[in-house]
Amino acid sequence: MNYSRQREIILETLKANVVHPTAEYIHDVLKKTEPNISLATVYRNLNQLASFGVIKKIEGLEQSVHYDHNTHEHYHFICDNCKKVFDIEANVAPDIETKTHDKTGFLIHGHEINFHGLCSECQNR
Amino acid sequence: MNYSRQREIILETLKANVVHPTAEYIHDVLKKTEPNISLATVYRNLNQLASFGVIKKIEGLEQSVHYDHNTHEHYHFICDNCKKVFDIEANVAPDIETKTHDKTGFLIHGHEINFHGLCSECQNR
DNA sequence: GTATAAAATGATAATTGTTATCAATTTAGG
DNA sequence: CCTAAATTGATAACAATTATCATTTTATAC
Repeated sequence: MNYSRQREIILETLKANVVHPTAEYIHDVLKKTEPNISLATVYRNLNQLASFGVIKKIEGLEQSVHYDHNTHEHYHFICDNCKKVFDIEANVAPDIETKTHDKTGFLIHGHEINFHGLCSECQNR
Repeated sequence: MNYSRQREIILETLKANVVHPTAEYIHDVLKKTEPNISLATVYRNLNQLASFGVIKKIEGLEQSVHYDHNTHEHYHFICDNCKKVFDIEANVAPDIETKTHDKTGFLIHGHEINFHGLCSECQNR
């Protein structure tokens, strides 16, 4: 992977966002300082970074893919109301892969968990 | 929800399939006996059945949505090799919603878990 | 039964998110 | 600096899904 300024600022933008932005969102942010950056470049670099394990894709939330610079194992919570995506770092499902392997015989390479409901802020309304 | 023959055969087809088919797949199957059935009708009815809780959508597996007539809580395993979707009925994550609520304060309405890896058949190759 | 309003259909256009293509530019070494 | 490989921007293409709309079906009231 060669150096590229675009890839650098895409990764920076992803890290600067607490939320888990989509490619479209990152593109919108970057257009302000880098008016010529192409949406294809954003998609390409996010996918490349993900394939190298530098970032992670979060799929299955809405219609579009979100990206996450936090690559250690954690889960996601999406608020039904404000649609924000939150990290869940707590180990709420201990040994889930071992248990699942033992009960099914499947060889498990990974898993993901998505919760939905109301975030703290949206509950207070 | 009024009666419709198309909806009936769509649901039948979904139930007859052990795998968790996509709308496209159901449409392909139905075209053999019902050549005029429209893909839009299939999508419309699957979404309607899902919104009434008769079936469930499985999102986040690949690019397209899969449908499931099994509506009680269970998880999914997708084989990285053959791409088949399997049910996991075992309770591999006890009290996960309560635990997550206690640790985060989020009000949790639901969660889903997807595993991926190699199914038994694909391991033996 | 027939009239009527609501629901559903089929055909297809439109939309959305994403990937492919390709000529031009940039990068990393020799 | 030269060259090959990597990357870019622009845009066409694509795939999955939804919207539109005229026509047909369904449920119900007379």
